[in-house]
Amino acid sequence: MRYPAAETAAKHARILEKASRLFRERGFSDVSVAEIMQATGLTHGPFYNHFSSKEGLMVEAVEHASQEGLEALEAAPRSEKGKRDFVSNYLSPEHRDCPEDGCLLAALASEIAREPAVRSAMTTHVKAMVAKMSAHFPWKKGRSARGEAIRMISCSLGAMILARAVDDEELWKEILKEAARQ
Amino acid sequence: MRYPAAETAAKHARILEKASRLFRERGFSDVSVAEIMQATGLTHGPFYNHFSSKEGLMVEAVEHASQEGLEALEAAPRSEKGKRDFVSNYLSPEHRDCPEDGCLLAALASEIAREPAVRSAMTTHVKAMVAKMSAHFPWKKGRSARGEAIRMISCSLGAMILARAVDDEELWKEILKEAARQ
DNA sequence: TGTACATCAGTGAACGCGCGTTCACTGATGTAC
DNA sequence: TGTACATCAGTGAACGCGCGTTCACTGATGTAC
Repeated sequence: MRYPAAETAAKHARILEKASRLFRERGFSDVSVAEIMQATGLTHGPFYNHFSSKEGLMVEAVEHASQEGLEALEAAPRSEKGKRDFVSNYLSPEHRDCPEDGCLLAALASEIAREPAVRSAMTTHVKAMVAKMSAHFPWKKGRSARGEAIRMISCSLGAMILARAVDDEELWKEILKEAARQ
Repeated sequence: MRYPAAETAAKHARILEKASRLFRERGFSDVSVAEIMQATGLTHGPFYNHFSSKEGLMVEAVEHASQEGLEALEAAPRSEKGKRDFVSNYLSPEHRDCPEDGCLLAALASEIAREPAVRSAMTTHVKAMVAKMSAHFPWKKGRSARGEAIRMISCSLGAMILARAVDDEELWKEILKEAARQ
């Protein structure tokens, strides 16, 4: 049956929202199109009214999560304390335990690298993130702001992935704490 | 037909070797049991003579790669230069482009975190790696060696994952270079 | 040493299953007159 | 404003496919006598 035009756009956004969370929680390949559609309250058929393929959805989900990530950065105070809080929020136990609400790259790292279309969207995101972060926060004089931002992102991302790859609470808390110390 | 006893152990090792490389190259879920067995020159049937399940193979593959990684660390000179070379070897363009020969965690990060049995094997590996690395290389006085080792591992791991998530050569070379500078 | 038989790794067809994707059909909404 | 019809998002059965896993069978090797 035909639906009001406004609902279609809202549904598209809801599919993206649910997909983006499910993908981060369980990975691209372990979440089926049918499951995503069911989570938005539909059957799997009309998926192809919204997206050309599962890969197409993956790309849009990356762009969606990218937008969220950049907005979170914009919202952080442009100060030394703002920077420290941004990092320690990223390296929090809550972020470790809830990948579905957090950093897409930390949650889907290895799968992103293998899917060319997704990797292309991620490239755009990383470029934006490095550029915005190096302009947003204050950095030590004498070193390039880009270099400092890249090191901060690498260290935080690596620590989160390491912390999630480990099931010993004492160890993962140590990892998050030491990485935040930098 | 029955085969000489020595061949059985050799085949087990060869399956592990091939699986470990294929998993790093394309991920746990994108590599089938049949494909692994074909790569070792067998049909998929006898897989279950060697392993109880695909998950069992994944665990053994992690342990196999762990051993390799720890041996590489042991082989590094116990000096400041040895440490720098170890890191810059990890952060080399060759390592970025050949995940199948390299760090298992960088290649399979997100999938490892989601498979409890695999994560348990990885926990053992990370504990060993942190302990050996903090004892192996010289570290700045006044800071805990464990903390320094954890930061070095996090930063290198994060940079490699970031570099692989990006398809722009200039950008990923910048990421590897800046991460090595720390 | 020679023979008869048990062993068991390898073979390859088959299993049930869930996947991404397609498609004929439905029927409330929007539009033309 | 009222009526007739075209639109198109949603439905749900169906498709081909590849997966992990099982299993009856094969036959060279190892072993008992």
